[in-house]
Amino acid sequence: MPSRPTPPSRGEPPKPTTLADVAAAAGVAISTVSRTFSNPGRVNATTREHVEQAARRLGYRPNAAARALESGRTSTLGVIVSDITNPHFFTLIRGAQHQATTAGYTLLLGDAHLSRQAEQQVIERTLTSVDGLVVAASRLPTAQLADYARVKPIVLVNRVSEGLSSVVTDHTDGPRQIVEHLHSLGHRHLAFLGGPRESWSAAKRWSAIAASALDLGVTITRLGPFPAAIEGGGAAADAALGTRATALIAHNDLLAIGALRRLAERGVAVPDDVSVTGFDDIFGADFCAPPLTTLAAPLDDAGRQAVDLLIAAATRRAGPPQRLTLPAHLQIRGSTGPAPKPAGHRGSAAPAG
Amino acid sequence: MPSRPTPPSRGEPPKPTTLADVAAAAGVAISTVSRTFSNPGRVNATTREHVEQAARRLGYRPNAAARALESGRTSTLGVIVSDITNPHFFTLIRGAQHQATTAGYTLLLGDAHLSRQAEQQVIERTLTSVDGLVVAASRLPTAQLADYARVKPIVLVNRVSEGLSSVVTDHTDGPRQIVEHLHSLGHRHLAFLGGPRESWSAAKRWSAIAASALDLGVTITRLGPFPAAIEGGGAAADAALGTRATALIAHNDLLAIGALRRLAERGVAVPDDVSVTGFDDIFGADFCAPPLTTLAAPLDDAGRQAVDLLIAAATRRAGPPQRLTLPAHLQIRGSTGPAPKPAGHRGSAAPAG
DNA sequence: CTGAAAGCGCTAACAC
DNA sequence: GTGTTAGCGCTTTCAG
Repeated sequence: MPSRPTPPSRGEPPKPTTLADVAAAAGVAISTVSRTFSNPGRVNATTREHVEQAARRLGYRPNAAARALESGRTSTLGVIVSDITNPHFFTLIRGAQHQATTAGYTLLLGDAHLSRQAEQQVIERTLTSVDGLVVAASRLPTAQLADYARVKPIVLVNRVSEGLSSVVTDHTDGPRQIVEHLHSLGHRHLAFLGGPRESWSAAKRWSAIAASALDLGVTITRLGPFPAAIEGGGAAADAALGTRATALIAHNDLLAIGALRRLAERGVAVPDDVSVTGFDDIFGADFCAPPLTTLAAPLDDAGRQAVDLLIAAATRRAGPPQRLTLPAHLQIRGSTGPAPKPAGHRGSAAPAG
Repeated sequence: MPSRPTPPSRGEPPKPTTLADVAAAAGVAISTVSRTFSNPGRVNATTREHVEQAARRLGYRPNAAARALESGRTSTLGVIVSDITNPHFFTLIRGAQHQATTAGYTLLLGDAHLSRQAEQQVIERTLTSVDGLVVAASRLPTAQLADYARVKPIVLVNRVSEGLSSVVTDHTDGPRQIVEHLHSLGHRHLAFLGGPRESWSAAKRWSAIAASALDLGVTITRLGPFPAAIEGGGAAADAALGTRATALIAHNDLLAIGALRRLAERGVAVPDDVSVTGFDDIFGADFCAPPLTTLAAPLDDAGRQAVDLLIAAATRRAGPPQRLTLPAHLQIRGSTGPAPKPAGHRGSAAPAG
């Protein structure tokens, strides 16, 4: 019988049971009932038993707002993602959700809609309802983030900012691995399909890739910025076909998958004519056609760690900001292969040879 | 200068500005400040201006808990999904999130981890923190859901239950379309890859499909239940290959995609040897190999509608429960094709009526 | 070990 | 229009 919450008083307009009701029913003081729940050790076993029974009978459910008002703690954590449409963040949310639940917290979800202004709004709105905020891929200026962090603990994901805690997936070694992989396959001309201009990780990815390319002596063309969505991949692919590139490094998997699709439409074979790589290893990257070679980032881990950091910050007296970097690894699949022979069979798609 | 929230008192331990602080600074009563924010019409324009300025200067941010305690409304809506891992729910969440934001609500996210007990827990936990709950694919008994609905408005998604509002994607006509599609392609032996036992939609899908199969005179074998995840699809495909079925109807896209993958591993050509269909049209269904024929359900719409219903219920005095059915449509892609010619003598695939 | 009472920050009557 | 005041349900000293 797991469900016996309905009070005997069966009025249709629901008037929730309060601590006072339980106290009256059990014939004890309000404070005793309160203690029974928040500090069971401080109350006589028999009394507690009695109180608990009354509470159960009346279907008592503690009022979260009242508790939060008094204690200042909401047992709620916020997660703000820059684009809830992106499966990439879905993984993060899942990790955060799991860890939060485990630690007895509830998750509030916010979406910044890829807009700085929307991000600001949603943070403002949620800031007082939570004990802390995970902000993923923030596009807000450093100073503003710092301001918010003075109000409630904040942990950034895939963005680092002066004085704030952050969890990022590796953005130097990882990108390098992509370039090395391509280089070892014989590719000498690369194209980078760039992500959004305000994106911190987009900038980091590009600079790491550009540096690696320079080191290895391969040329690379930066294209874009493109919207980091499947639709963006089409334009990106078209743009890339206008270059000499034999391999496309997309800013993320969405873009890469979009590019894959567009290339197929145009009859360009992957990886025979062109190789394609992505970032993140999102859901679907392993079953698209061909499966995508991508820098797999442990985003669920990032979510978990961010929540851990956040809880630590919200619980203990604010320690120094932490910066975590999570390792990424290159997941090699079918979308990358040896570079095509230079003079050979690139089909009709290559304008300049 | 969008960021000037830090109070002049620059103590490291952040002590939030209250209504009283603003009132003192502006030289007015607390209630005037309160009205300035919650009922601007009731206050003199000059005064309001003055108050707003003071509030801005002090970085005032209304305390959500206090507001909720007094008013009884939290401006927060909860969404409980049965499995946050499933991209299908992600779409729902997105729709709900969008609509909630638009209406000035914040979203709380809960995950039931595919477990009845976990679902109960998360609902219990969130019930008092929200103005209402969207519960997707609930596995809880009807009576229990009804109990919860007495506490706060509840809208079910893809589950209907006596006396509760619900939004479901079509589960009779839609499944029938799948069977008809397959039948018209000449398939006469089908296999159904069943979803979880407690799932309401799993049951509905099966019964609609079984009925259609009967009507059309095609045989169908029910297999499973399988976990509604990609991993489940492997076992499901193997099981299906042990039958005479030339077409596989998976309970959902995850299962279907898993089956696709397993079939490829085993060298079974899709759709030449076997056709495969799914449900939902999740992210990835259009770029897997081959692209999946699936019954596309407007889950983001469902999320939006559910939130609308919820807000209506939470706002106006509880009207009668509403039941919405959203139309689904068959998205035909590459995973279905003509039935293979039988080895035996069963003649042509012409529909015999 | 238990009870009484003071608020947490805010809203909503109700006065002025 | 604006100020005063009484709680919302709970936690938490402080007495007993």
